[in-house]
Amino acid sequence: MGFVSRHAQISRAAVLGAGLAIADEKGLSAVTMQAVAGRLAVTPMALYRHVTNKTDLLDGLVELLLTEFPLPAADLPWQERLTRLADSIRASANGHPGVFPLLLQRPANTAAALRVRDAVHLALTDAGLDSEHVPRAERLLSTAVLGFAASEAAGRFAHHERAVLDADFTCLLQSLRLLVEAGADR
Amino acid sequence: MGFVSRHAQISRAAVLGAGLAIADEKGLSAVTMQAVAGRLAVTPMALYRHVTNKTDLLDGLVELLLTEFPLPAADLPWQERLTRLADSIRASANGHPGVFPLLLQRPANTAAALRVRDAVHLALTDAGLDSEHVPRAERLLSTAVLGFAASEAAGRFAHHERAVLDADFTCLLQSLRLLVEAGADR
DNA sequence: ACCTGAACACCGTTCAAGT
DNA sequence: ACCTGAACACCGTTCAAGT
Repeated sequence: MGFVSRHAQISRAAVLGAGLAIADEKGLSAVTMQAVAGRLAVTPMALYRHVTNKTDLLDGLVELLLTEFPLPAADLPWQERLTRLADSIRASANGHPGVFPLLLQRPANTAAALRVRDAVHLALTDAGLDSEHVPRAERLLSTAVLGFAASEAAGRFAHHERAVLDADFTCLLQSLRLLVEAGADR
Repeated sequence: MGFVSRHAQISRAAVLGAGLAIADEKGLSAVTMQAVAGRLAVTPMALYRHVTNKTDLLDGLVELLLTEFPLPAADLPWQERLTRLADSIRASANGHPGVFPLLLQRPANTAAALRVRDAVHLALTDAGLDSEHVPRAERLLSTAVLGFAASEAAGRFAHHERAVLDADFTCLLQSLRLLVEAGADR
């Protein structure tokens, strides 16, 4: 780990891995083509073989965040599934505070986003929501969780204690569960 | 409008105004010190007399967005006040999609943010919420509205029709109202 | 096919100098 | 007090060239 082979072996995964490591260590602004290349012991121009440009690189980092956690087992109760998913997303945000805020600025229909979305759709269906109401519920629920996680990661609540934010998040999840149950009864 | 006086008259307000105009016209990435200076018919270095650096300039733009709309009259019913506030914030997001997403990445305790926060606090108090529950409710409520508005502004839902997003927002506000009322009954 | 070297048009920011 | 000119250390990206 951190060791770089002599005759640089490069790949898209290696480029994204280096980019994520730099973002985690020094923040998003430190993720430059030159810094990523340097960490791979390669010239900046070498990156363009594996990434079409810097935006593509950042898109790749966001996709990485959305795929690093496992989806909850489908045989768990739906409440449990949604809670674990939300916890995973928050953990991902706090683990990668430099990159996570980008999530709110990209289309919600990328491959990695669909993976999560489908899991939420399934949980909401199992909760008893009409299929016509599921997509909207998923959008609002995901946006609430993402908005909180991104705010926390970006330091919007940096002036609050960690315990306060933990309680905030618990309260958020409980409220969302209540709303889903209310929607299912209708 | 757009006319620039001969012997450049510069001020912080002028700098922020030029920055916001550029962001609205060409996106956040077009907001460079050189572009802002150019619009004011001035050298880039002249800006540093009115803004400590680029971060300070961007902070100023965010503050601008949060102060451009009026707070709802205090004699309106609390539901009406929260709805109008949310509508104003969403309008600000859609009017300044380049800058708005930055809002989620800055501390929530700036002067302009406090102005809005206090209005929400008052509305929640008038709704009958215990004073000890008001701050958390404000945080979650604001984060939900900001998260939705930022997502929409950044194009996260760009693949959905406008009417769908309007209905999403209506649904979000109704859900939040229900939660506040449930919290007040407890 | 993959990487390099040299180059280009930009960035934000400094410093000393003008008025 | 406020603005300018020149300069610096960086950016992302191109193109032709090497292997």
